[in-house]
Amino acid sequence: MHLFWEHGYEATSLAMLREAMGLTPPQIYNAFTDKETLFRKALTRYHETEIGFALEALSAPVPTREAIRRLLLGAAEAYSRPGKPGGCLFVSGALAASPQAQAIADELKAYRKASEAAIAQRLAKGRAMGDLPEGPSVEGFAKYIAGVMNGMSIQARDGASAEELRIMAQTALAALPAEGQNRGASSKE
Amino acid sequence: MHLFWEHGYEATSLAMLREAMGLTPPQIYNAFTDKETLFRKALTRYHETEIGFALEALSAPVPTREAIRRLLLGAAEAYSRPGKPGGCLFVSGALAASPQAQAIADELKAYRKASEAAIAQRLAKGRAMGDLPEGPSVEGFAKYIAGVMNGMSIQARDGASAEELRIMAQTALAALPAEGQNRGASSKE
DNA sequence: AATCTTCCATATCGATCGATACGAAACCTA
DNA sequence: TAGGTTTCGTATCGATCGATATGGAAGATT
Repeated sequence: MHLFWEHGYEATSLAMLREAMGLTPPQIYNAFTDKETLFRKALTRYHETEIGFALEALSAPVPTREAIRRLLLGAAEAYSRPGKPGGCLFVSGALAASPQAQAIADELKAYRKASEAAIAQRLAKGRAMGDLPEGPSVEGFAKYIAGVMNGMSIQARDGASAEELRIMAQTALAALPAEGQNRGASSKE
Repeated sequence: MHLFWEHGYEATSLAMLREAMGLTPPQIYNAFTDKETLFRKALTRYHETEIGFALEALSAPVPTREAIRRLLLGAAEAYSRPGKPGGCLFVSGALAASPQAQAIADELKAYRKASEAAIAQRLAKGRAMGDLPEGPSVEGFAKYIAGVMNGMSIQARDGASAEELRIMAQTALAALPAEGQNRGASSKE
């Protein structure tokens, strides 16, 4: 998982995986069928072990803005954990891919879209509760939040520290209207 | 350039380049030395032809916030041009790379860092002129702006429309204090 | 017109990719 | 303990990677 996280799907060779896992090629293929299946296993594991902060933040019984704050700060921490590759596997795994790896790229894109959809769902709940008073549509906000997280992933990969990512998260949060507060009706920037 | 932009450095094979350019392998190597040099030529061309909006926005004689607004909206447009690959070549070119392509990945990272530095320089000028009153440090703001642009690049690659990217840009802009206006001294979010 | 030089596309290079066939070692059964 | 079976690591598979050697056509020179 760490290798795929660090180098992406295609750039991670079986030789690297073999050395890292201490397995011979037949052992790898007996256990994981092929490279693509192995990558999907790594994706599942990543989802289960590394980004629990997201589900926690979005399902916590707190105001919407606080939920988003936890989401962004959780990302800042998760994307810069010592001993782990920087950024998010869903982004690093295969942003650009060869035609042969299109299926993998599409699957990662689906993960990113699912993350955005989860954010949108939480925002919609907030809006229904009068918790997210103004500004763009729920989808627009969700795309912004998801986009900022993707951007944090790249910044992390470029060496940004946890503290720098936290600052970025807090700055991003300032774009969301504070609770019960009106941001001023600048309908068009 | 479009092929590298779409598939990234490593996933773009010489066979694809050969077909796209209508050249035979020796012609390619006579003209560009090797694949790495060809990619660097494409990078230079991209820098000259596709992202002029950035320099324009940052050097325009306008208030700081307006400069950043033009930068973000310019990115929204540049990252979703019809007939062009989505996103930014500096991001798509090689986010994750094999050890053999580390030099290319490092060069792209340098381009991204240079963009962030250019933003920081513009913000520093603004702050010196009293044009960017409050909030995080200039470096923190710059990392946020650059990060948002990187995030927009990924959203564009995931199919976001120009309009959706514009909304994201405007939402991101809301994180910057309006001119001469105080955002309220919430020192710690 | 005959020869020579220049140029260029095809065919192929060694290396590496993901994936597997095969032979040896270990283990269980009789 | 001998035989049969299973397991597992090495050696190698065909395909493709980036890069280049070679044979033949085109044009210049004598």
